[in-house]
Amino acid sequence: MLKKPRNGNSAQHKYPHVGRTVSLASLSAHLGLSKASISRVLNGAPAARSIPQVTQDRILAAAQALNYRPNLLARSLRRGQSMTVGVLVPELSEGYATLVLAGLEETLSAAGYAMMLVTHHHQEAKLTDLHRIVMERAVDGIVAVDTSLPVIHSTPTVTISCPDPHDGVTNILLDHDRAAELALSHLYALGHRQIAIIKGQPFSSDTDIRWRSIQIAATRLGLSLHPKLVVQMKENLATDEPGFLAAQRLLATGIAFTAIFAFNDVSAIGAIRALQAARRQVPEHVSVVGFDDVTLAAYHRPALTTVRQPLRHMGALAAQSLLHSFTSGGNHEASHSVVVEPLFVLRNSTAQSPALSLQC
Amino acid sequence: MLKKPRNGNSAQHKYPHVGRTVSLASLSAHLGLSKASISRVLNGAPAARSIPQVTQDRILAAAQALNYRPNLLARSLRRGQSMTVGVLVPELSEGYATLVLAGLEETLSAAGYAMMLVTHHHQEAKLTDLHRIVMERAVDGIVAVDTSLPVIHSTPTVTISCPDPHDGVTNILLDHDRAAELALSHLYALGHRQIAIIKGQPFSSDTDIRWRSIQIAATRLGLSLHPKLVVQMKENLATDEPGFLAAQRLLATGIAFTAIFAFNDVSAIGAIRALQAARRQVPEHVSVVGFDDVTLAAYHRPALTTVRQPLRHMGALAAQSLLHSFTSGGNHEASHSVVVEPLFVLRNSTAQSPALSLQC
DNA sequence: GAAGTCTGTGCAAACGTTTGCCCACAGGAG
DNA sequence: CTCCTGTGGGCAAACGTTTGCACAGACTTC
Repeated sequence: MLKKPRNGNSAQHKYPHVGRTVSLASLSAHLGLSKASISRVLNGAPAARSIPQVTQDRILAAAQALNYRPNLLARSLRRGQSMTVGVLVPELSEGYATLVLAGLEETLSAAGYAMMLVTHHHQEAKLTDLHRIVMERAVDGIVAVDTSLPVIHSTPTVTISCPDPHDGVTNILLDHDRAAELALSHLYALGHRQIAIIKGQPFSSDTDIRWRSIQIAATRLGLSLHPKLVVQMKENLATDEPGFLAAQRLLATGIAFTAIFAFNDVSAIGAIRALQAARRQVPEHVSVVGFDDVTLAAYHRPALTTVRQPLRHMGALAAQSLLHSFTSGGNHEASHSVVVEPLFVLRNSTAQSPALSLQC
Repeated sequence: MLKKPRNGNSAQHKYPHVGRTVSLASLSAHLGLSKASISRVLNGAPAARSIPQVTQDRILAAAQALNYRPNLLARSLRRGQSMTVGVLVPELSEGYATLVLAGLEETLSAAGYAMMLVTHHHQEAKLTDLHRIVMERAVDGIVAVDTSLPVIHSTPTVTISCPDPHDGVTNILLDHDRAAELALSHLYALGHRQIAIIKGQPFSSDTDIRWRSIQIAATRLGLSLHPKLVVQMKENLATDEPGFLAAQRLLATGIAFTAIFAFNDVSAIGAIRALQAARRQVPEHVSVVGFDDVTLAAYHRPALTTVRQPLRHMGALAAQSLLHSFTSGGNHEASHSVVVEPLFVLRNSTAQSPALSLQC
């Protein structure tokens, strides 16, 4: 950011043209017109209609020639909107957040908005801190991804996969009931009856709702989930280690199971690693279903059978919703939910239950 | 962003406390002190020393009670610095950009800076456009990742993997000579003599320098690269398709080769897909070396032998360099380069040349 | 000829901070 | 008594825009 030298500053004539910000005032002096007229013309304000074309051309030419750039800080301050939205994200890891961001970015930048990005690593302290930072920067809106917000300010907000929806903020979320049903009924159809579940970490926003959906789907299928075959990941790591450890705990129970439904693709990969280390082949001995369908899933061997979450689309929807609330003047409708549908992706990490062939 | 209702607006007493921005003026009215004193105390300005402790406490308490938040737009406008850096990135895809961003974010946010993120998809028009947008937002600095900048403004800038370094901007880049040597000498030691090369797309900033380094390394090893076994990717896609197509072109030449050195991991994966489709096994028939060591590389089967680029670290270095140039007052030293070292990662996509065993 | 409507433009306030400078007063030194 | 040095704090300008209002002249309408 360039700063025009203070008046008393002698640097002014030492470097006559360096650091010279060209502002409306410069243009005004140069053209002999008022800042007001120039601003109006440059912004195509309605009041500029009464300014003759020749003058308008003169202004535009001068702006071009002097390479005038409006200072968006000043504009934002005056207009009361900054054309910027703050994006809160747990971390910049592979897959999840990245895809959502891509969807957000596309839609927002097409509408002329810029993104201010902050991460909080699921740490409560950082979260309130960063939320404050975003607020102070006077963003026009906030998108919180996979984050449970401590408190909602009056800034328009939309959340993605938020576990505890707040009043007046629209929440984009997956149809978890359908997702669980897709995964479990697939395993059921393959003859699996002893299915283990790897739950997400306590801090992950999808954990609870996904687990509820799994229970519902299991009940509908007449499938009983052995309590000891339901383990939860604890570690706050962006690697496959939590899944690896969870699967090890499953194996340590000594209870037989022929399939695992993992919380996400990365933990599914960790689980497969643990199974292979214990000499159980996937999918021959144990089937594994992942979640999300991040890029990794397709390239892993065995390629992961998984439930795709349309992350990019969810980002785009969030952006649209936010943009809509800008134009519609922030009508505080009650908490609104947008539900998106999952897609089942069949690959090679699932197969017929070995228990089934034994029965034959 | 909240806007205080205009004076003539009757909404003011309709909603007495909603939309009320608490500013220095509010505090001033509330405390009976001037905005100046309040500002000085709140900022711990040196001039605040002469203000008695009891008054200071009163001010701090009031700020707390009324939940005062400084408006960073106003502050930035006045101070001439926005505590924000703009980050230009080709796209938000898996791997490359994400890891760099993570490194940037960590260092910048620790120093109190926020990131403004924009993508340009390697499109020239968008690039100048977005560069302009970033400039207008009065960022204190710019980080351009894998981007060839059309023109440098006076804003402090640091580039990561920039092909054409500009004066006065420090460029963080990989030691490509070393990287090429690591990969090629590994293949050479395994007995490979007919090595095919998949070059990067023309728009990718590392393409040329990497290719030069490969030639140097090949010469040093006494290895001759068959011109027809050097193909270049063209497609602007974030998938493995460009690598797939490139490998198909290699196969179509009919010229024998026992190894491929790919431009990056994703294209290596695409190449492996093409080889397998043509009934050539990896690594038994053909060895493949990737580049970057994105997360994908470790999970792919066969796991990729690759050259790791310390992307996260490069991001952190860029941030540090930028922060340094802020404090040291932007001394325009000549174009400065920071070179980081690659790390060879041996996995399962490379093996002894089949030509070698034939010779035995 | 008076009244109204355009046309073309400028003044100045406002957005919320920060900061250079000034002032008033109290107390001590000379 | 005068001079000087803190102490405690306020005034107002400045950052660069945007915009409500005013205004002067020209032209039309009655």
